Amino acid sequence: MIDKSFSPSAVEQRWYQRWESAGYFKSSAQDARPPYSIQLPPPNVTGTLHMGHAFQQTLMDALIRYHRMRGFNSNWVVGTDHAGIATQIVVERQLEAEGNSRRDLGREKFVERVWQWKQQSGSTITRQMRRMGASANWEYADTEGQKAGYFTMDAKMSRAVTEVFVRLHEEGLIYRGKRLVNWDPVLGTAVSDLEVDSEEEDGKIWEICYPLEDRSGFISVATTRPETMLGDVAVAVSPKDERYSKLIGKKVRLPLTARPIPIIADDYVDPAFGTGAVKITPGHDFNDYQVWQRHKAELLDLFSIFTLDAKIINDSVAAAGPLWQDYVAARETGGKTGPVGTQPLASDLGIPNKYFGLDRFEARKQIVSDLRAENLLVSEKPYKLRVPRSGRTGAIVEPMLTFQWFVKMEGMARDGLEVVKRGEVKFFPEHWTATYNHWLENIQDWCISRQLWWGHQIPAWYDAEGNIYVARTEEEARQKAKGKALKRDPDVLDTWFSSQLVPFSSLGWPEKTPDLEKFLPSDVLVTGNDIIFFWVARMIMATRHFTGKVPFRHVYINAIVRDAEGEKMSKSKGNTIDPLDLIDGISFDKLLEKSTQGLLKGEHRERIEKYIKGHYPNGIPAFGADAVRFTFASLASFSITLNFDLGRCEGYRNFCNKLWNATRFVLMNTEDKDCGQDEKAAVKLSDWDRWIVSRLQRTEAEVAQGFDEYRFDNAAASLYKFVWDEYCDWYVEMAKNQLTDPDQAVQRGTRRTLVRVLETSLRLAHPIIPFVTEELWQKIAPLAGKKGETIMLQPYPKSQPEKIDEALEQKIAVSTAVVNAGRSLSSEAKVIHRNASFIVSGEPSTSTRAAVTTFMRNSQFVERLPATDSPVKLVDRHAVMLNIKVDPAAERERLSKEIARLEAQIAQTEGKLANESFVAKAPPKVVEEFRGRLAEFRSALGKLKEQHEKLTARA
RNA sequence: GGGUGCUUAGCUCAGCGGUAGAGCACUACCUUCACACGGUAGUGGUCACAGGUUCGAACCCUGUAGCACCCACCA
Repeated sequence: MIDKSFSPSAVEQRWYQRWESAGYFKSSAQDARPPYSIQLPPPNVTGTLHMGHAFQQTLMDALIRYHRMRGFNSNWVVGTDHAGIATQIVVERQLEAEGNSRRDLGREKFVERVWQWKQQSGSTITRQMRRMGASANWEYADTEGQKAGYFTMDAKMSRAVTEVFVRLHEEGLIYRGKRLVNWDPVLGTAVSDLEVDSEEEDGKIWEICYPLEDRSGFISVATTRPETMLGDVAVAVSPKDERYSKLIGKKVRLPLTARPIPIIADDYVDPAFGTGAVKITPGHDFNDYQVWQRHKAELLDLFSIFTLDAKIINDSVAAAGPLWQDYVAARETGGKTGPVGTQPLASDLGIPNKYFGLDRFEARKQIVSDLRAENLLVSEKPYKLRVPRSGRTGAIVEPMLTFQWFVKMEGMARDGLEVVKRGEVKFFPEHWTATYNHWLENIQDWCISRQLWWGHQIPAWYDAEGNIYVARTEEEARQKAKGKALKRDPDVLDTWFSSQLVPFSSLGWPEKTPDLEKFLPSDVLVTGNDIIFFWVARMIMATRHFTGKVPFRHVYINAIVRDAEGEKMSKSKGNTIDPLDLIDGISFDKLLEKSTQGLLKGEHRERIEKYIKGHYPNGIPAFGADAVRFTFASLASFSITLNFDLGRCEGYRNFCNKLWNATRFVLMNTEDKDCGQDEKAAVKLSDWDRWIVSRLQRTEAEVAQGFDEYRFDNAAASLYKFVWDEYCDWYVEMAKNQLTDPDQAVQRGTRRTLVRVLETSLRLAHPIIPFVTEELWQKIAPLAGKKGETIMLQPYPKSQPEKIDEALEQKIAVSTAVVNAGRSLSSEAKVIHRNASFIVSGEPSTSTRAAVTTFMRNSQFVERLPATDSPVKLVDRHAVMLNIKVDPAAERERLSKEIARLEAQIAQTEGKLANESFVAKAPPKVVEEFRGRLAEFRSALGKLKEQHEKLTARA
């Protein structure tokens, strides 16, 4: 016999290992069954599992298990991502803690060090995924033999990256150019538009006076970044602005530098804003850059006033960073086309020595103060502005003029829009299509080069003249360069450049593999809305471009997991939940320790402590993976956020235990007994037996619909309701009675139904709660005449509509209603139900008779109720009387209440039916429904009134 | 500035044109032989607000308010 309650931990570990070692998760292109595949959004290889992962992986695993059981060749392609910036930062911090830096180490040693870290921590997240029960194809595309799927930097995946880069370059879709890009001065790298978040912050706006060169007056400009004035090349005004029309073409003397710059007219300027005059700094502002492009004939060439770590340039900038070293070298050799091109000296630009080497914010202070001293500062006002910050470091992004590699997006974007428009790729929920479309319609070229060390190094080489050779190997580049000395581009590719290839690179591309043929496109991508641009759109474009296929047919955008109050989960709030803590449980002390360790700011500690004391005064109990999964499924509607409620998790843990105990009951009553496996043995099935089978078919249909529509909440709710409310609450109770029937055929039929329905329910629930269902199925299956090593590979229950019996369900509904009436009566009369005796009138059906015998032990059926004062409830054709002496006054009052309620309902329904337009215009079926309802109400009212009058007469 | 989503019981959420639902919490009763991680019965809602369409609106339309998120170059 199984334990009295379900304890998940032992069961989970045991089964997962068995499943994996038995190879149940594997899949092969040779398998002739129809394919069903899902690509896992590859998590950061050195990361740990968070609630978002746990959530989407639960859904993916449920889908994979569901389809596997339905006979699909299911392939959950998994892998991990090298996560360039994120991983490099982590290792740099480690070095920092050791008093080292990556520059001290040098590139080669640093990259070695990152690999070490990857080997050391790389298995954490995949181990955690296994704890969630992920039936992923771990050995697939696993060239490193680590049973973690592919790794985006392994040899095979890297080969595809190089191939794609070279081909795009050959097609003219990748180019190198000196552009203004978003620059993270802390990391010293370019980042893409998407990696910049701008938040509104409190800042200041200054109005600065620029004197006209001819001393005839001045023009004042407004700026939020006065330090950039050193890089001004013009002042722009609106061509429509009459105030300034006379000044256009004149020159002003740029304060602090004495450099003359022209006043130009450009539509970009809004005359109504600020002073109507804008300083133009094309080297450090994207708008100004565009203005410059329109006027470049009359302006200075582009230049930078900041070093790459955002300090004011000086005349020997060699110390500032590698790109500048290249620049200096180029300048010294007289080269005009070196890696960063030409750049005037700081002194040529009139930048005073005193600013050399000042950090941009220091420079700002100094410049404002100097302007004030010179009486050129008109005003300084508080101002709210949007500050662009690097998503990774939080550093304020500096638009910086650098050489970078770009991908031309326009053509691929058009195609990406087309395939979605044609419905070849569909979003669930559908409204995400708009987000996707909007981005692609306004797409910019993608800056793919990063000045980092961890990542795929760009396959481009330069000769001394600055000619570029893009090639698959250095060998190939050398051939192209005809023996010239070459230096490889030191930059690496944006991580997303490799992730976008995953749908086909993981399947063996550029080889023409059977896998590509079989598993591309995959069936559904399950991912967060935050990476629709970063990843989803780019996968669609890249996969289309290189394979002509879409990467996946469906995109299910999962909700963002929040805490129970709907707050974003963040370490500093202390409201993050580790999915593993939900599975295993954690004590209050440990949770507190875990949440407050490694904090940077002491001030958060108090807040976190308060949060944890408030929310988890007793820590978190161990819910087990199944409960966590069921919770995720139950909350997975199409809403944009998912507020994770521990209360619900507890409820679903209870559900797992309920299932466990239902099985326990069934085992107690069926093991070593005749369960009707022998089809020839006589079997009598009651209405209740046939009813639960009918309900099961409905449930099967509902669950299938839930999965098909990605409405996991509906699938879960349906399962919950069936198992708890129908099987346990009604059928099992009825079965108890049937099992005492002297007729062996009845007993046999009951046992068979108990076992078969339970066995089917376990299979039905398996995709969502794999562990408990496996454990229980092993016990129940033999009794149902099923054999198999695992529930995982059993056929999934399919609804048989012919077994749905509508009439029977209605009949049973009357039976349950009679029982419920009895329960209400005893409860209202404060009589302990099992001691209560009832009198039931109306010819009972066999199912009602059985139900009454089971649930209302001391009952008798009569033709007419006795004329007593006892409380009565009406159900269909039945009247249920609680056979007790009762205070007639109290009973009168109770009846009056019911009468009043009925009368109100009658009035409402009558009103409706009296409405001519309702009767005329509403569908006849609806009208009939209301008429029927009214008749029922009236008949019930009549009986109640009769009862009431009897009481009144006797009073 | 543009866009998307949300606002339903104390809490977390379903329902999206025909008598307001679930889980949790709460109240009362029940240690009954599968389960107290249980059973039974209850309490609790002018479905954000205002108009409109309709025989009928939580559900469709318009507007308002609040919340959340995304996009955008106003110095």
